[in-house]
Amino acid sequence: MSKPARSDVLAERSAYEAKRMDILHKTALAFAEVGYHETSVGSLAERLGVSKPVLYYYAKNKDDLLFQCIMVAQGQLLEVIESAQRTKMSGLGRLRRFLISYTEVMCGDFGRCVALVDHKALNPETRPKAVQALRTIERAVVTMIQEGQADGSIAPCDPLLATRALFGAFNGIPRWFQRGGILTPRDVAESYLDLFMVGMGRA
Amino acid sequence: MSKPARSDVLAERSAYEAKRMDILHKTALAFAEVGYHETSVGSLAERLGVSKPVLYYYAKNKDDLLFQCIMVAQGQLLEVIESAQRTKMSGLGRLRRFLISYTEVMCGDFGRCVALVDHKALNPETRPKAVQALRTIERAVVTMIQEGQADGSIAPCDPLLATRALFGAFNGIPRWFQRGGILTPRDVAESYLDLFMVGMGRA
DNA sequence: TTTCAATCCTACCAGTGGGTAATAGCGATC
DNA sequence: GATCGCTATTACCCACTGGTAGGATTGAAA
Repeated sequence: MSKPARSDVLAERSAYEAKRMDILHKTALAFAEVGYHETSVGSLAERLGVSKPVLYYYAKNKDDLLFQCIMVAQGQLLEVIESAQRTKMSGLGRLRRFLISYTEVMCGDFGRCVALVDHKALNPETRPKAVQALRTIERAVVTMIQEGQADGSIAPCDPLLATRALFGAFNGIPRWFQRGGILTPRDVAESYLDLFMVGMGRA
Repeated sequence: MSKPARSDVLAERSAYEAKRMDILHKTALAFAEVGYHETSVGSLAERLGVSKPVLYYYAKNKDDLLFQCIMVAQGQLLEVIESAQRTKMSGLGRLRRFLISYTEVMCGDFGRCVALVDHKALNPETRPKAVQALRTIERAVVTMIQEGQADGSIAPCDPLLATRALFGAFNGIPRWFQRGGILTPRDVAESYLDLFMVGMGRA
């Protein structure tokens, strides 16, 4: 977690942090692509071109590797949330804006890691921290919907249920989305939003 | 898979089959609740009150245990599909009817097992069979939507994308749904359907 | 009663995978 | 040049888990 406890943070923190992020990045990719349980620490090290103890130098254990990936993703998501909250738009507008960025994050390597790896893999000790982190994101969306209902841009409905439906649908995207195809994450997000906002029924 | 190769199927098939289903049922529950990788065959046997080799008597290996659970769920889903297809309704009506039953199945023990366990756990040999089985379900929904668009009950949209959005949302339900609460699976499904069909946007 | 098949148990194995001890390079600082 | 702290390596350990061998039990058929 916080290995460097020295005073001159910048010099080595940048090197340490750079390598750490590099490791996490490739780790997230492996976990998302191959699977957490299907990726042994040994094979992961091999994949990264380093030895096994190096991973244990940057992470407490295998769980922690996953946990750190989740934390990186959560950092990205918090930025997205704040960016959406800062904009002066209707609740619906903010929700749209958020979900588009959310999709882009979740189609990235860290996001896919979060979406695709079962959180049950984490230790019963670290798991609460991870789920609470993601719960924060969820709460933000609930309030966005409530604000949208207050300003009339979103129809009356149970905000929590709607949030769960939205996250269910959007979290499913990384399960089939392929980068380099015809559609960008943004395209997918906008199509999904049209479905949710306009509705697909006609009779 | 097919242990009994005898002629008098009925007598022992019923006993064998009954015990097999009992084992599968409790296995699915354990996999869904505890997790596949988090459930060792030993602990599973203990949980069932039998010895380990008994499980290997009814299943080839651990994967096969999961695979058989998936097959049971698929059987239930195929019934639901056919039942929806038989009814004389609009495409939208059939879709509604299907998704409600789908939710009820997916909130059952076998359904939850399918929804919650990552399919990457299966051997690269058995996995294709499982994903193809579920792909069948998906295709049925795609055509339902197309038929709904043809008869005017469903708005024009990309049927495949809409199907994925729907399955994403509905497959997420078992992740938070708790039996014995205020809401029944049907309640949740109908709320979700309202969101999808009517739409939640107002401006 | 003998036999045979089905069912299930105790005891055990081998491989795997997470994790670690001991140590060697190596760059900056004194 | 000696020293110190960070980084990385080799080589190893051992708990656990999936899987199995071989035999006991049981119940029905012959």
